[in-house]
Amino acid sequence: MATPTKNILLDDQLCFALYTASKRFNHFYADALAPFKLTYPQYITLLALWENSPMTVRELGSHVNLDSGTLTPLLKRMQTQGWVERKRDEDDERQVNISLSQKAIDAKNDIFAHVNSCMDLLGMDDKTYAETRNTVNFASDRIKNADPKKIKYTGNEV
Amino acid sequence: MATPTKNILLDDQLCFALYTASKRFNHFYADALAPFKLTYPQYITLLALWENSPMTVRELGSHVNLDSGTLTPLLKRMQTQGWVERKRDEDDERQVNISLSQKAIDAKNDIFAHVNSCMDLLGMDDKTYAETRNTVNFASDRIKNADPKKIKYTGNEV
DNA sequence: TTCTAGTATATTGTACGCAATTAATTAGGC
DNA sequence: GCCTAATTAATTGCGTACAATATACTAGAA
Repeated sequence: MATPTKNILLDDQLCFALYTASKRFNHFYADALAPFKLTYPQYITLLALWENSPMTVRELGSHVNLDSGTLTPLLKRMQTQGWVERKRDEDDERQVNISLSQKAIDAKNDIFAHVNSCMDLLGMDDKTYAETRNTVNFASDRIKNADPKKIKYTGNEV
Repeated sequence: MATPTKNILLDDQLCFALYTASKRFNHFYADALAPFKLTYPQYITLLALWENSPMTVRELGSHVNLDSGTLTPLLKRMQTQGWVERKRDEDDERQVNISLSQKAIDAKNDIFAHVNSCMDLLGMDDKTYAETRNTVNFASDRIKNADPKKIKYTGNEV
């Protein structure tokens, strides 16, 4: 008799817990950022730029973990809304420099204050919040370093 | 002088940790499920159906946390690939019953075996895995129950 | 200098994810 | 039985995500 295969239940899966939590946070931020007409990926793009502006699309992408296929249209929308400016580099015309607009610089404090108020609703103290984040990041590193392409599929063809 | 606003750094954010981990898991499963030509949302749909089939679109959506706007086209693709069958209910024609195809029933064991092999790459023992999942689910519940719409924005207009 | 390999961004195509709307159907009150 | 409210999917529109490809440009080798 063959070795019995370990069962997989949806609600036991770490991936599903992360997938669900991430979507819920997205929804949370959709409401929290509504006064500013920002989406969550747009917000983290601003977070990265508030820490360091200007950046090239590539540098920005390495911070938020998004490639040009996502960032190019996203940044164009943000440019239309007046959050960022896009300027092709004069020395190296392959690069596009993304910088904060005055509107984004001015709004930073109001956005931080409002988002912080919303975050208070979570009812997580700083220690719990940090521990949760560290736990997630620990798992995240493990996932990042695992490469399922190494596992050859030996079952029946589908 | 106004109260200084607490700073928000991208890499300190729990939301960003979850967002990143979720995307990495998506990539992980894209590779793990490649032999079966399944995407991650299609996989969790199968997981739900393996536990309970048939289900209406609504029931299925309540398990995987997706609405008809996502599920209808996803299920049509899965029907085309031969994973599921879609049949409008005879008693209540508003409902569509989704059931596993024979192919999906037959492939279950091979998929579980291969996914389990890939999961071993994470190098997380059962206890660590469960604790991590529980931590994520704890935060997930907090996020679910927080409603930022309750917080009135009092800053400057954007 | 000219060729070539490499780099940076943009584009294309496919698949989600979800709010809002529509269409079809059912069920409850009278 | 008839009207209305509620329910269930499907559709539409917009915004991600990302692999694969295309395009433009740079820099180094011969």
